[in-house]
Amino acid sequence: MSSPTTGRRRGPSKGDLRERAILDTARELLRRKPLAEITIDELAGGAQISRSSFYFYFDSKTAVVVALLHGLSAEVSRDTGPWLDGTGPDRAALRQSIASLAALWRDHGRLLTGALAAAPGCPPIAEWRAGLRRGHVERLTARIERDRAAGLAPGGPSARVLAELADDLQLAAFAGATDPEGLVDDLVTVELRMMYGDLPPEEATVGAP
Amino acid sequence: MSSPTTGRRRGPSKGDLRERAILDTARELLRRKPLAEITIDELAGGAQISRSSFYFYFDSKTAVVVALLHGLSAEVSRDTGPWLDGTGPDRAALRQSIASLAALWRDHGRLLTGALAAAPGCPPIAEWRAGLRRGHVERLTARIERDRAAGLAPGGPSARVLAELADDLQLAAFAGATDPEGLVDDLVTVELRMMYGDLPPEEATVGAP
DNA sequence: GTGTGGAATCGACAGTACGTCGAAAAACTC
DNA sequence: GAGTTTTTCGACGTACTGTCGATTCCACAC
Repeated sequence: MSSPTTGRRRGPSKGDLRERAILDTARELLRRKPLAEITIDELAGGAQISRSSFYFYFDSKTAVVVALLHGLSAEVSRDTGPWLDGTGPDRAALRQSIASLAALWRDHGRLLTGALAAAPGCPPIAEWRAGLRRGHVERLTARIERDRAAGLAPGGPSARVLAELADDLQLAAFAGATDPEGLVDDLVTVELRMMYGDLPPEEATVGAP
Repeated sequence: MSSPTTGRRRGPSKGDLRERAILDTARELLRRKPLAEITIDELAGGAQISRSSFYFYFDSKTAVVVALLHGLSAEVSRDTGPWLDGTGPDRAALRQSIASLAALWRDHGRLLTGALAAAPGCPPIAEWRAGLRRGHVERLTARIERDRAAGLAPGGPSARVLAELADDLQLAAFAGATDPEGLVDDLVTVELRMMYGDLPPEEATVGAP
């Protein structure tokens, strides 16, 4: 799918451009209508090719979606790092992690909503989601266990289940929200409560007195 | 769509029977495959009528789904009553409320998953969901406010947001679960924490010592 | 410049599902 | 058993999807 014949650099091939054009068109259309209402005709049209030419670049609409989706994964796992790799009820770190998720939903809500709706009955998308979730759950599980071992968090549900519920909650909260960003602080509070129980607001930050 | 011409009772008309047959077929098929894979042909076939006859009874597959969905609403709001109308961290009542939801997901998971996935872009289904949610959120909001006024629950996020997050969490948790029933106790714990913060296990029941 | 092979493009076709219409058959009323 | 209403169906038109083979484009070799 990529570039030069020799070591010498040359611009992206015509095909590479078309491929990008399709992706761009998809992003563009998603700004205006839900994923389910986007047709391959439109994708092709937006990239100035016929519908059948579309299939030269992607196997199906799903393939396009997956491509878009993969562009987001990196960002997510980067911004959640500080929180997931940290220790204790670090409100600031959690806030940053959740805020970045909120931004993601703000910018790509239609894509995410559509993809998630299509996931059952669409293996590649389901896999993408499963991978992301697995990553989050595993790191969060480990974090909870660290905190418990250090006496920083109370017992209760198994760390894994707790992590899964936290993941579920984030997803559902943003999927339904009209204003993801407005939800961030409350989500942070709730998630901290889920894991640590009720904390006096003073302790709910990095350095406790 | 229903029965007798005079006050005199008469068995359900042929049409009523067909209508039921379609609904039954839908339930039957949902036991085997996801909603999205069920076609109107199959629904009609199961009820022994041609595809075009199907449209005499329902406007679309969506209409069938909505009919099935409405059959569930009553059950839900009944079983959640004791908890929603009660006061304080009443673990038993919450458990019953959530356990009944779990049973619902166990018995009708495919229907619910499919319906929820179809909701964006399917007004009637979206409305059903919205109605159920509104009911739950409003009652729970009122409950939280009661508890706060009585000094039984800590402050934090607005009662409404908290209620919305609780609703989101229930949905997402069960939607993803392979074994809804196994999740009940942990969900109860987490939800109590969301609303009341960390409670010593002894107090987490009706009569505190 | 010519030719040659892969990259890229397209029209035509076949398939599936949806929803509508008007004509007919069945069931019921009087 | 004529008249109505309920129920049924086949035929049709539409909107997508995905595939095939034929064709054109284009970079490079000679």
